[in-house]
Amino acid sequence: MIGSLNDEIDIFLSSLTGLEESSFNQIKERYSSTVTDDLSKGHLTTNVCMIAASQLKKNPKELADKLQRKLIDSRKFEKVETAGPGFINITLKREDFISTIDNINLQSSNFGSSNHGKDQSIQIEFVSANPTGPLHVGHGRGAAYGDAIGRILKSSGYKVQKEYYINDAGRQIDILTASVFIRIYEEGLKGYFPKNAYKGSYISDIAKLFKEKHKPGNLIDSRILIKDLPQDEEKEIDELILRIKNKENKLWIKIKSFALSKVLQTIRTDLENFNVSFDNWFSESSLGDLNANDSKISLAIKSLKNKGLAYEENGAIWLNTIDSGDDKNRVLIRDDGRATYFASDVAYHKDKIDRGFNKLINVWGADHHGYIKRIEASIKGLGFDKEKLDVQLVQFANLYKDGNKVKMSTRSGEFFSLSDLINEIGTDAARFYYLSKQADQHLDFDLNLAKADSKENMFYYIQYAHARICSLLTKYINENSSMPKMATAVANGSYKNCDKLIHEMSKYPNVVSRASSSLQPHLIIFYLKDFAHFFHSFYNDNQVLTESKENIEAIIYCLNAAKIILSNGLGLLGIKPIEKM
RNA sequence: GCGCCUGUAGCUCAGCUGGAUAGAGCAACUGCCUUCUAAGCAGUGGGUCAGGAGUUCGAAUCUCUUCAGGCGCGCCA
Repeated sequence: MIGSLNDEIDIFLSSLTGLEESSFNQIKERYSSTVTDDLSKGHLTTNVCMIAASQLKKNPKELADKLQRKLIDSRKFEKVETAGPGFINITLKREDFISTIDNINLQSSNFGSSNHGKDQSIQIEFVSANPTGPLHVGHGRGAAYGDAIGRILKSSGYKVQKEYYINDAGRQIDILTASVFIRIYEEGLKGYFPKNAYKGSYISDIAKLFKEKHKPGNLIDSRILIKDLPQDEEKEIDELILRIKNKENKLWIKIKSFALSKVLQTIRTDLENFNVSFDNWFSESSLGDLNANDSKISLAIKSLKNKGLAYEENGAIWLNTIDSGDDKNRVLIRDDGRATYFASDVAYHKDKIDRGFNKLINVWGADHHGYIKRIEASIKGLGFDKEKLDVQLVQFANLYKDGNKVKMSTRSGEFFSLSDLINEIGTDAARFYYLSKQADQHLDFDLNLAKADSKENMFYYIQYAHARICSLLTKYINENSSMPKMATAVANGSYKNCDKLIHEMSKYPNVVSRASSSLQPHLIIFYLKDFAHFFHSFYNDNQVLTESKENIEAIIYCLNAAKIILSNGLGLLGIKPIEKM
């Protein structure tokens, strides 16, 4: 119905004298017709007169009066009123007003989806946690967010690919391998354990599995490996890694791939349990080696060199990122010939762009924001539009249990893992709380609240509405064997108690489209909370099943639509609606 | 020092490309279960939207500035 209103408005605009085409287009661009906040303002409202007035330097109220007359003459609406500083409020004809519930019931699980992103492909890269241990609570937020915007964009018609970037080529993996190595040989090494190695119990588990499967023999000389290691904890572990690689190279490679696959398996399982799926897992190591001339990483750097953006200084290769707004240039290849993490990332982003996506979304932890400029610079340097890349920052979540902050650190092994969280409150409640606040804001995740039985707990408040509807529908079906096909009593206006609910439902498509264009799933959560409130209020005021047969039929038809709204909204967040509680 | 983010009720937060009297939950106080799920509903009180200036018919929203808080600034990943 908004489309039909806008058509009338456009006709009105083009009938205005003294309106140039450029300002006509500007007005068209800027004005908006929306569903009103509440029924006291009618069903639809438009601010076009205020927008047009500022362009034309005319009185908005006079314009509104003119438009009002036009709209009344069109006979398309029940009532047209001017209000406030120049709003036009529209009351729809009854049949148009209730068309919303017909649409919802008809489109069912497709209601709210659109083809806004038709023929556009978006790639979302998220989580991408280093494969050095299980996912912790901090990763959960990025996982929930990336997955949710994936679902939302998909429902808006975009072709979406979700990707996990596996950092399997850096020093962190060496430390992981060394940690497992030490655990395998801990007896021979008399309990020695480097200060900077991973201490989590999963390391010992992996070591144990390795021993069972590969039955490794004794080391050639275990003591020499740990003799006179440097005191400094960073140097100690680096030296240890070097020694193991030299002395036990075959074993090293074997343990490395074993540990990596075990950790990745854990991560995949955690994500699966969290209802997060990826379409593609991309390994950093697949970018190849700097020594190979045709590897992706070599080619990317060569391309930057050819463009004169990468240069040599002090024995290292640098990328000029200052010209793109960074505060200093960055090293791609160290003076000892090893590539930096940044170099891999440049090659990785080149690869992603080469794959032909219209847009790339990176979901990063907020601590990486200093990194955005240089990655944009590299994209620009490679000859791509930096607008193609959209970095969404996700702030860390602090976890509170019984009023105390829960500490997190992968290194020390003292952390609350994502799977702990899932065990504690369940996948759906966890996803819900992660998404309940704008992603780039700090989130205090209160475990006690997430389990609470009160309205403060939005998750159950919304689910409760769904469960209550399901219960009513079940009762209805048991007595009538089939669902009603229309809402006659609501349509002819003899029963109006559902009107608020219907009006609220008509806002849903707009909410989804806003969530989609702003990449903010929390908008859906807050809408659902408001919607649940409208339902609970209705439920308290109306003893549904004691109404007349005709009214019951109409109400059930409306409530089925309400159920679809709740279920679709939760679905976009990757949450299953609860049928009974 | 530079960069990014934030400041809305006692607390936790919503607030749409600027729009109509600034919203919700919690906490406080009042009511509502012999009837479909009380994890619910209805009501009362509570605000200089951090301060100041500007743009505008109109500012919590945009711009500038001051103050306060958080984070980031490696040839780490």
